[in-house]
Amino acid sequence: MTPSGEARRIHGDDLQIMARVPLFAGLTPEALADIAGQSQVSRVPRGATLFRQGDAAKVLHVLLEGQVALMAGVEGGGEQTMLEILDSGESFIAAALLTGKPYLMSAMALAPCRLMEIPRDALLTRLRANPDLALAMLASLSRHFRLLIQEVKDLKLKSASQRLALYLMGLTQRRRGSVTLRLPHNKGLIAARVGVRPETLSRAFAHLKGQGVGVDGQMVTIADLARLGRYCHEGREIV
Amino acid sequence: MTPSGEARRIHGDDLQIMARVPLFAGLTPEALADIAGQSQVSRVPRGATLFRQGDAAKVLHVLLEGQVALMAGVEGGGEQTMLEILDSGESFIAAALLTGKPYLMSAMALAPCRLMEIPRDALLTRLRANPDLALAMLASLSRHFRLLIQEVKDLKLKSASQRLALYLMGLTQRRRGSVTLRLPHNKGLIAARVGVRPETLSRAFAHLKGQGVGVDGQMVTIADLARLGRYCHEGREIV
DNA sequence: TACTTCGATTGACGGAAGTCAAAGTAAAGT
DNA sequence: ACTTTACTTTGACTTCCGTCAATCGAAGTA
Repeated sequence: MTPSGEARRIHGDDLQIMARVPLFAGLTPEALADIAGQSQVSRVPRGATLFRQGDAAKVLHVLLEGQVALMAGVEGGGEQTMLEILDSGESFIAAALLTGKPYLMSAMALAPCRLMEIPRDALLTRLRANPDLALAMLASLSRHFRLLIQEVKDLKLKSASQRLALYLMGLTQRRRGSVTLRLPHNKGLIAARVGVRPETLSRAFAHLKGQGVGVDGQMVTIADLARLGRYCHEGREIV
Repeated sequence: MTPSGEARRIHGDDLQIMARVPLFAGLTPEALADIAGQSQVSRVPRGATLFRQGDAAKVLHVLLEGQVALMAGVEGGGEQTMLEILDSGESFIAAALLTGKPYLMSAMALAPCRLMEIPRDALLTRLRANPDLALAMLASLSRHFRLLIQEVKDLKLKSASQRLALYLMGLTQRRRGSVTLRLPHNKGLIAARVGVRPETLSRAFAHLKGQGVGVDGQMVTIADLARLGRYCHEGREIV
């Protein structure tokens, strides 16, 4: 803890968080402080929109605290899908920033959030100067890329119930035995995440009863994780 | 043309191609030659598999000549989707290479190909040493990332006919008036690309007749590109 | 307690796309 | 030319999921 006033102390905590963000992994404390010095920290309430699909990307957001959903939809209509949920300590995806093109998604705060905003120019300058940062960003982008590839594959090749099962398995580290876990969102959001309507989610949960999945409100019990994992990777025919 | 033997002349041509690959955009001729010097050039016949989903990524492929499909499927079964088609002068996606994890897709040569293979270590070394290369790779990855985002959105929000229309519009630069174009693949491959079965593709083509799209073998005529574009962006209800 | 509201579930129905099977067509080999 | 093969289309049927509507329950409010 630095011998300083309130504003700096908060900044010190933020550096702690930054250091754990994969995007900044391996950076020296000086490099972290340098970037932080160029950035602003802002707070937004639950439900706020950080940016909208079509906006120009001017800053890279880093989620210090809170939770954000990345949504996309057809321009006119209300039809929307959720593409990703970001949690504390994750950076937003820099693709729009790096291509200089408008966002393809909108970002909505699912909880009160504290965000670091790194200006585009500052980031690009430091990417050029600091190979470690560039490599870390390549790694981060690659990781998200692979998540997205997996998402496309799942959308094309798996049923709604299988995608739900995959989502549930993603909520725990364990791969065997049984678990009880709490759903991190209401079911409407989970439905959007899985890529189905809320009604279909209900039916998918009912369907998964046959695979040892029980639901009671927010609580979900999985009797046999290994079995559910097998179910996820079955071809479509064997339901 | 350099005053040299056969092997070197081919290499000189390859440098020309490399210079046009987006991934290497802006690199100095020296940097290009440096990378080329570390790499091998290989040829594969049509139908060959370059790597399989699950393989470890040891080299970055750059497609000097030919065409490659990136496919993914469920492990056991034969169900497959195509995620992307790469053409001459495009680099493969470095995500697997950079994360050090196995490929999520398989690569199949759709035509006889000539490929440059850049070893992983050589690439990583140069990424660290050359910020321009790192930035170019970030840009390339970002571009592919955004294509993929768009793909997820289309899969979730558009009908099969709309996705086919989008695919057709992607085959031409023009956005208005009428065009006649030749399909670059057989319809089975196009079906996989659009994300439907061949039977459904036939029906989607039949459906698009109502939007001024005519098909005769490999030749497709679009009477009014602007109209087809509007059709692509309609909400689902207005079909 | 009663009332409203929102989220979640259930049922009935329809439509889009997959599946299976067959026929038609084009391309390639002999 | 004829056969063989692969590709494409068409038809009948099924399945999954979305839509619409009604119901139910929980949380908050008057």
